[in-house]
Amino acid sequence: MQTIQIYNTYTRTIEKFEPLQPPFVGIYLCGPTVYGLPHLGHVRGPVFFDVLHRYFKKCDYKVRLVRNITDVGHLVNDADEGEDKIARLAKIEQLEPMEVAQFYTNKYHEMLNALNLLPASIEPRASGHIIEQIEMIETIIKNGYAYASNGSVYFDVLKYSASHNYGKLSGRVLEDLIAGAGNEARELEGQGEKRNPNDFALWKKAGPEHIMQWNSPWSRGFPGWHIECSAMSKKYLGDCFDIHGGGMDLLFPHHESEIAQSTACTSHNPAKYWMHHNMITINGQKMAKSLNNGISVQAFFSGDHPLLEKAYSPMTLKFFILMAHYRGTLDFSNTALQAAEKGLSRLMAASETLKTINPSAIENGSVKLLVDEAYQALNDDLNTPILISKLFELATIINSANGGTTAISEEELTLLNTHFDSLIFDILGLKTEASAINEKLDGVMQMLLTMRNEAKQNKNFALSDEIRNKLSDLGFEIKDGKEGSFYSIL
RNA sequence: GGUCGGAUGGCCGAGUGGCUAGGCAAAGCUCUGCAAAAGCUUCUACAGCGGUUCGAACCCGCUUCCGACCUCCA
Repeated sequence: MQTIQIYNTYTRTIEKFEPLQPPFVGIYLCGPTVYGLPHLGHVRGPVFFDVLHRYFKKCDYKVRLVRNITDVGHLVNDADEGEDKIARLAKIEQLEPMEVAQFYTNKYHEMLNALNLLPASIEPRASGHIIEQIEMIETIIKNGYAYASNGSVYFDVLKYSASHNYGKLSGRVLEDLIAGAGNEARELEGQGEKRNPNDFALWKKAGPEHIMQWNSPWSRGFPGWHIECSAMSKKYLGDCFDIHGGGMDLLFPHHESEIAQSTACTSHNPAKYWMHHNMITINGQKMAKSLNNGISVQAFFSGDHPLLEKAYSPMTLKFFILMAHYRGTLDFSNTALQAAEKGLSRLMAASETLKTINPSAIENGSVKLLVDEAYQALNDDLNTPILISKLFELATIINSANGGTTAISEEELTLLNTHFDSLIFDILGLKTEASAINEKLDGVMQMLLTMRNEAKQNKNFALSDEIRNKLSDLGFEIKDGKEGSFYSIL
């Protein structure tokens, strides 16, 4: 079995990955709040954690991946007086809240499918786990770390801090939080109900304007911002599980508060490893709904956005994301996307070429090392850019062998056949996008290529060029190789 | 204001105290009726200023610039 090292945000070090109960691996990912179309930024987490998921499976771990759907909505922290996002949209659009949530959940799933991501083992909805959340809040109150106030329940951060380190994950010091300049501008609703401004809500009493509300021991209301993840991860993965993941922007307060809630409830940090991916930026700034600079995934695939020079395919997007390391920011640009698009097609072409290679008595000498290095890159905190660079180097060898400028031994060919496609398709989760071509179309294309070659044999270049040009206009590219002619769809 | 993270060749993006990242773009060559594809070759960078070192883009210090988080965020 491979030794995988991953960066643990909690300890800020690279650590050897050792499951709590091998071969089982429990992963909890913070999923989307379904109140809007997924934009480019929403893609990075699912894409990265899918590689992790796939690699673990490849290493024969039994993975349970839980990714929640937040359909209760988070409180809106502006003039909406704490009204919840989904409820607000519902009123505007005159729909049932659940209808809105379902609509955007479906959109989210469409995106995941387009990107060829493995489905989650469990995809729990916050609205379906109100009872679990209430039970957890009751335990936290019983343990003395939360208090009810005017129908709402707040987590007592000061009390918790007396015996625990609130702020360890996000690298914050409570005194700084209290003194933080940011707090001055934030006059939150219900601030007067709290013992301390840093206390956060576990349960909020609902006003009549809230469409989504539930009964609880404290009031008719709705759960707080962080408790859903704690309650659902606990229910499906236990008090302690292996990996908790999400975007870096969730570090504080979301994950910090999750740790506090779970610890107050079960006396354990819920996760052994905390993994956070960085943001996708646009012109150097985070892409976020609040900044209004997001490009929806839908628009990205159709090219229908002023910032897009063309449409990009789902696999191009995925490859673009994987060409950068997950802990660094990744800046959106058309030139970078187009570079990824071309690189990807080169890799895919090499995968096709590999099928036609015949082994030689002489060995190339680099294949085994490159394959080893590819896995080492994965083991080194999922370094997909290095992995991809190794794949490109292997692609060069495959192409050279095909062109006769290098040789590949039987043994090396076996190695390539075992690992090259496996890395591309099984672990990175890429797929060929030309699969839309059905067999009938392929038959027609082969016929046209044959006719064109006959014309070429007869030196009827006018006809052969006409065939090629017309096909080119229709979006087919013709390539003449040593083994005959091929086509690809542009 | 506090905390943290960045600054790499035309572009995107890895990485490491001394040895080619990789992709895209560009140029030349091979192949070829032409083109494309493919192959080969070329292009050698690490914000600035000091310091440590035989040697630093990589370690340390300072400076400049950029970004993230500080109770909406993937």
